[in-house]
Amino acid sequence: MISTEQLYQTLKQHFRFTDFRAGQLDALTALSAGQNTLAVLPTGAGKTLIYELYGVVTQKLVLIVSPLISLMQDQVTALTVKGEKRAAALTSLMTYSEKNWVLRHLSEYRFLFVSPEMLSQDQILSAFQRVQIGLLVVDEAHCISTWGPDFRPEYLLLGQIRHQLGDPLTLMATATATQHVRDDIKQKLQLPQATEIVEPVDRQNIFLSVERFDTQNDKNDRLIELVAKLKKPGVVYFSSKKKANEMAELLTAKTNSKVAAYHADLDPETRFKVQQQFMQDQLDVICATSAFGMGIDKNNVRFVIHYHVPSDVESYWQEIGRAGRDGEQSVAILLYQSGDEQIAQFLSEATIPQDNEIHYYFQQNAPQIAGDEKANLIWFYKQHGYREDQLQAAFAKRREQRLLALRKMMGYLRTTACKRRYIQAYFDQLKGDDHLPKHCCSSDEPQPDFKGLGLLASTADSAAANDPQNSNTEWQAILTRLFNFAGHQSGAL
DNA sequence: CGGTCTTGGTGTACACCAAGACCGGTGCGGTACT
Repeated sequence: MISTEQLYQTLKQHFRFTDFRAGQLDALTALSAGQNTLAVLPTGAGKTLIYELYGVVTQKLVLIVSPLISLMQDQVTALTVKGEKRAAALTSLMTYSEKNWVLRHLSEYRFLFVSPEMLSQDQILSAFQRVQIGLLVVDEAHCISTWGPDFRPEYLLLGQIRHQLGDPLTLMATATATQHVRDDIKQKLQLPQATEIVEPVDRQNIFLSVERFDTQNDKNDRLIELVAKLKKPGVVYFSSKKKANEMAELLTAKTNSKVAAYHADLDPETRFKVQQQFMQDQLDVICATSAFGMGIDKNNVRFVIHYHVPSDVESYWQEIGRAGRDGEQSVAILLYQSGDEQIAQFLSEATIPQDNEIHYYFQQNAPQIAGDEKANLIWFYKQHGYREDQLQAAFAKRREQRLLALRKMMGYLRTTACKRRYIQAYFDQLKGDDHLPKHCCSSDEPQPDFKGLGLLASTADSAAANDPQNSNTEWQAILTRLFNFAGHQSGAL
């Protein structure tokens, strides 16, 4: 049992903060009392501090299950910068000998990051079984629910793995989860009694807007107009890599903004570079697919525009939640053309196998058919004791749930009542009218006053002027040379 | 699903149109290939 004084003392001495953010102390208090905890906290440094502080206070090994290698690397770097040398990520990017070295010295580490796939491997798991784990963290825990069933099934093994690790104290952390998703996470991790710490999800500083279009051309024109006039930086989300590329090109041609595309087809180097440039305000706008987001902690994003309809409200909320982290007025605009929901429907059903596919692959005894995701998925379930009819029933249910989720998303588009209240209700956090911001959503203000909201780009703020590639580096150099030659001081600029 | 592109047949020599194919996101790890 750790006292509240001890927690505050470490917060001050080690982290140099005077106070906890909402939910952090509650989560730490629950963990200190030995309670497994599900923490739903708004994004930011909030969640990492919880397990970091727990590791520092208890001096025990913290094992963090994380969905992305890039996320693990970011965290390890952040810890290393803070002087914590006993942090590492165990990933496929390591050589065989590096991996072995870490596995043989597990007890010397304080923070270890690992993917569910890595942790599912026998040698890795048995290595962890030989050490005592002070805290098991499932970071981005909603992935259990959203990715587990049909995309990254190893997420479904975490409950069993947790038992095999000796039922260590567990923290499940995520930024967005409905009661349904929270129940699902707890059920799949076999921790139905876990303490829930849930902070409100509403973001009052984000104006919510939906616009409808009859043709794609009209939508494109509006996107160009919005990107040209809105205060940057901003993100535009697409459901297609091709469209993200196309529009990045079009926006570059038609606006003064610096725009780049971001999706899974980029080579890792470019992908990293684009992200870095955006983080450092060298890019104004990112045209992204859902690949862009997790682990992005940029506080001055002014707009998030959706060119396509996301397949559920959670995804939408998570994506627009990347706007206005600094608390300043921001805007989320969904550009809808009737029929767009079919892409969403296709995508949310695409990874769910049909009965005939399940039947077909169940006859096969070949484990890995290269590149055939569905074959691998069904093989995974078969290996873990599912019968054909059970699997068909499970996927039928899944399909039904995905369809319902899309219907709720469409409800957000269609509602002529307050969009914010629709979201609040969706997350079971409905509040009174007095809790709505003055400028709330397009149901009240179909033509939002972007100027009044302070969201118009001024000339000085505009992309080209802010672009270090052009003005600060290239132009600055040219002007400096000219003025030096003319005998002026650079101050004259 | 539905828009867009490709293919193939028609009837008559280069264009036209209908039927059919294709597209549409997220990542881990390790193994089998070039």
